[in-house]
Amino acid sequence: MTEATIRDVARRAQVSVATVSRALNRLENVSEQTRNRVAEAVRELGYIPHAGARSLSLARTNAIGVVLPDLHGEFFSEIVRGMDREASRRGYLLLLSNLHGRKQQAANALLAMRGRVDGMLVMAPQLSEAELSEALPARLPTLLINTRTQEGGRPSIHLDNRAGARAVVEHLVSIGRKRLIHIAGPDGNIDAQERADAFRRACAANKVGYEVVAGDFSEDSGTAAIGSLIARGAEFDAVFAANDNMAIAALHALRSAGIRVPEQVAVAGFDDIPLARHLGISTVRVRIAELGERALGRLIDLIAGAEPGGDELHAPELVVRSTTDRGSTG
Amino acid sequence: MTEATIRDVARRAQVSVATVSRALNRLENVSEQTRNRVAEAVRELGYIPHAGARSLSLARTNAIGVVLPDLHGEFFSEIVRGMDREASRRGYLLLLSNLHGRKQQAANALLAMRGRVDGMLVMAPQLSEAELSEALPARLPTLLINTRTQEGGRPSIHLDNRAGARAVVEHLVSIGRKRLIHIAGPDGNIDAQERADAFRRACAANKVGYEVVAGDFSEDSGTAAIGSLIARGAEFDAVFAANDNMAIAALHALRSAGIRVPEQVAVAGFDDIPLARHLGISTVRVRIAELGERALGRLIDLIAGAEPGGDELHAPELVVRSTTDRGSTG
DNA sequence: CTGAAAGCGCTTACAG
DNA sequence: CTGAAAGCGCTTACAG
Repeated sequence: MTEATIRDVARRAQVSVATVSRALNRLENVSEQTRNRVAEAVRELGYIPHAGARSLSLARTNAIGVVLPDLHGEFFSEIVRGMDREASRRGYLLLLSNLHGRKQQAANALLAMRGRVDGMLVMAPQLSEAELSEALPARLPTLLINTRTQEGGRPSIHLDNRAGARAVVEHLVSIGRKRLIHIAGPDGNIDAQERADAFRRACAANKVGYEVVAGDFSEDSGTAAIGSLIARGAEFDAVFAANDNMAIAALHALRSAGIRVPEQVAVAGFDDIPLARHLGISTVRVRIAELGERALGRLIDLIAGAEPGGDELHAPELVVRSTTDRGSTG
Repeated sequence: MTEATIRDVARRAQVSVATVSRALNRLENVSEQTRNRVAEAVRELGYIPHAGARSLSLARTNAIGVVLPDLHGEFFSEIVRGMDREASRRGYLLLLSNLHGRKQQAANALLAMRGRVDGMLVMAPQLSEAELSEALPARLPTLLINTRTQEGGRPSIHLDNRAGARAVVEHLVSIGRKRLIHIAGPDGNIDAQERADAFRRACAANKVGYEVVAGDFSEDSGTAAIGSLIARGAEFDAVFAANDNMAIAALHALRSAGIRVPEQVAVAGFDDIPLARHLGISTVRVRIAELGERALGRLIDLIAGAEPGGDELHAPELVVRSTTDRGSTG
C-alpha cells in the first residue's frame, strides 16, 4: 500500500539492505550478479529512493535555500532562472521561500530551511545584518545578495549600482547635457540609495548642475515628478530615473507637456526591462540571470569548502538608445 | 563545533529528548517549569530544529515540489508567485526544479523529489501521460498543469484556451470583421493547438471567412506572417495572434506597410503581457498567478485527503483596447 | 563481496 | 508530567 523502501528491495532480491544501498550507489564492491538481482527488484517494485532519509544519513541535501523578498516580475524570474540554471548544472535543487512582509515571518522562513538545505542564498533588505545573524543557522553556508553588509562581513554579491549610475551621468555629459535631474527610488531601498548617491557624486565630479527629486519606482511617481518639475518651471535637459518604470512615465509626461525627447530633454532609466527596449529608452542593463547564476555558483563553492571571499560587485552595462541621442543639444 | 541537536538541548535542560520534543511542539502535557527550562536551553544553544529529521519521522515535509519546463519570463514568475503566495499562506515551502530539455533529465527531476515533498505540481509538456506515470512516485499526490491528460486521468488544471480564443473571435465579429487571420503558435504546443482549434470553430460558427497561418510565438514569426500575407495580396480585416509577442510584431508590420490599425485591420493577441497594455493591444488576459495559486490550493487539499477531482479549466478574460476599436468598419 | 549493527535527528506510543 | 525505546529510510565503518 505504501511506497516501497530499501528493505522491500532487499527482501525481494534476497540480500541485505547494505548491499542494496551499495548497488544503488554504484559502489565497486558488488558482484555483477547481485547488482542485477537488485536492479530487477527495484524495477519490479517501482522503488524510488527516499531523498529525505538519504539526506539525514549523509548530512547533505543537495538543495539550496533561496530566500527572496517580494520581487517585481522581471527581476524575480530572471534571478531565479539564473540560479536554477546553475543549480541543475551542479546537481542541486532550489528550495524557495518568499519573504512577504513582516520581520518575524522573515526570520521564520530562514529557520525553516535548517536541515533541508546545504546552504542559502538570501536577499533580505528588510533585515539588518544583526537580525540576519540571529535568524540564520550558525553553521549553514550563506551568501547574501543585494543586502547591506558591514565591512568584512559575510560573503555577498551586489549589483554595482554606483558604476551604473556613473555611466549614465558620464554619457549624459558626453552628449552635452548640463542640468541633470535624478528621479530617485523609495527611501529605505539600498539600490535606490546607491544610485542617487553615485548620481550626485558623478554630477559634482563632472561639474554639471543637478537635482534629485523623490520617486518610489512606480510609474505614477515618475509622472508626478515630471509634473512638479514643470509646474515650478525647473530648467533641465536630462532626466535619469532610478528605474525604467519611472523613466517610461517620465518620457510620456514630458512628451505630453510638449517637450521633445531627446532634443530638449534626454531620458534614461535603469534595469533594461523589455519595455525600455521597445520604447527606445536608454538605460542600464543588469544581467540579473547572471547575477543569480554567479551567486549560486559561489555558494556551492563555499559549501565545498572554498574560502568565503568578501563582497563581490556585479557590473551592469550602459545601453544607449534614442532617448539620449546626441540630438540637437549635443 | 556542529549545530546543536535536540540531545544537546535535553542535556542542558536536564530532561529527556522526548520532553524537549513535546515542549517544542507545544504539547499540553509539559509543566510550565520544564517548558521554561527547555526554552532557556534552546536560547543558550541557539538550537534550531532539523526539519529534515522531523520530516522523516512524521512522513511529512511541508514542502511542495514544483516541476516546470523552461518558461518565458512573465509566465514563469507569475505562476511561481501565485504558488508561493498560497504556499506561504498554508505553511508550505516550494521545491523548484526546472526541466531543461531532455526526457531522461525530466524523469530524473521527478524522481529526485521523492522523500522531499508531500506532493507535486507538474507542468511537463514534453512528456506523455504514460511517461509521466512511469516517472512519478506512485503514491505522491500530483496535480498536472497545462499538460495533456486523458479523460478521467489525474487531477489537473488547464488554461481555458478555447474560451479565450472564442471570446476574441466573437468580439471581432461584433465589431464587423468578416475575414479573420489567426497566426498560430508552434506545432507541438498544446496551448497553441487549442487556440487555433477554437479559432476555426468560432469562425465557422459565426459564418465569417478565416485562415490560419503559421507562427511560433516569436516576434519574428509574427512579422513574417504578415509579410507573406501582404505579399500574396490576401484580404483580411482582422488578425488574431496566438500570443502577444506575435500580435505586437503584426501590429508593427501592418503599420509599416501603411495599413491602418484598427480601421483597416484589427489586431488582437493572447496573454496580456505588460507591453500589450502599453501599446493598446486587445488581448486575452490570463491570470497566471491565480492559476498557480489555485493549483497549489487544490494540491494541498488533495494531500489532506480531498477527492482528486478531474480536470479544471481556468478561465481567461477578454481585454478590449485600441487595436480592435469599433473603428470605421464597425 | 556481503551482512549485522549503529547512527543521522527527530516523534510518539507505551509505561509509569 | 516524564523517560526509555522503537521507528522513520537511508549509509557506512567494522567483521568476516
